Amino acid sequence: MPELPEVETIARGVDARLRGDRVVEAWFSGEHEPFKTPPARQARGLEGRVFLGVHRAGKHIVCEMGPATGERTRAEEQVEAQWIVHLGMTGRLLVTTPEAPAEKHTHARLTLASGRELRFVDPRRFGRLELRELARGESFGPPGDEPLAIGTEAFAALFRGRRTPIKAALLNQKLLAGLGNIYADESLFQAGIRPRRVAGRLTRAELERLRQALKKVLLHAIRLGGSSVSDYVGADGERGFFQLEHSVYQRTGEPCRRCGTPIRRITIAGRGTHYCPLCQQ
DNA sequence: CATTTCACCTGGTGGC
DNA sequence: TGCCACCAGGTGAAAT
Repeated sequence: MPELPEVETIARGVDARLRGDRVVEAWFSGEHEPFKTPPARQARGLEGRVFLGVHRAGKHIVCEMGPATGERTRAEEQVEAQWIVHLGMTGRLLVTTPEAPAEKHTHARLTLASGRELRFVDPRRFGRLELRELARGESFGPPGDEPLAIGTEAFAALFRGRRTPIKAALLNQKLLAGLGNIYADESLFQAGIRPRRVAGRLTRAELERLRQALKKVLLHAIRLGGSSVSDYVGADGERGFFQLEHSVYQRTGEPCRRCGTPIRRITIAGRGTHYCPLCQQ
């Protein structure tokens, strides 16, 4: 399940591989629609353009596209469009040779000037592909704040007056961008906060503990993933990634690593939620 | 508006 | 071995 650390790792991997490469031809499958922009328009917009840089914004992989030929002015002024990839649950980006057999559920193939291909594979089709043409100097980003960048005051302000469980609030991408089910559960454990607690009722100390826990857990996961990037840029990052170190996620009934109490599983906002009833009050 | 629920998808799992 | 109900969860639309 690609969340912030996985998407960060994948975006870095794509950037390292594709920066400077040019799209010669773009192919999109017509079946169903994992597209926010019509396939024909995406293909037209991508062909001939160069990957100027790739970065992560929330759970989105943002590819900055620019002209193949052009004056070498400042890079940001060359950005003409953003190709935005959301991996959903099962999306993967693969850098392959053109000869490599196409996997089932391949929805996009970009032929590159370097002779390679960038492929988007997504069995469940929760992923989304979008092309945004930009006015000069314009830039788009998803609405939520970045958990790794937000400060104490702004973080506390996000939850003020909220009557939803803190777990649900953490999953709300309009508040914080990039958190999913795994890291929400892990961070709440790390901070010692019960997932059902009403977000607006958390104390300042608890909120700060949560903010720090988020940073710690996310940075740790990025460190693990960042060291194992390969040509196969997968939804899970590389195998293992972070799952070996989960404290509560999908450990229902198993002993808490801190106190031994069996981990409990409940449902919040329709999502499986795991916590330690003793460590998290 | 804030909040909750549900549909969208396929592959993997476990029961029989 | 096969069949099938069920679960996983990111997101956005619909319902409350």
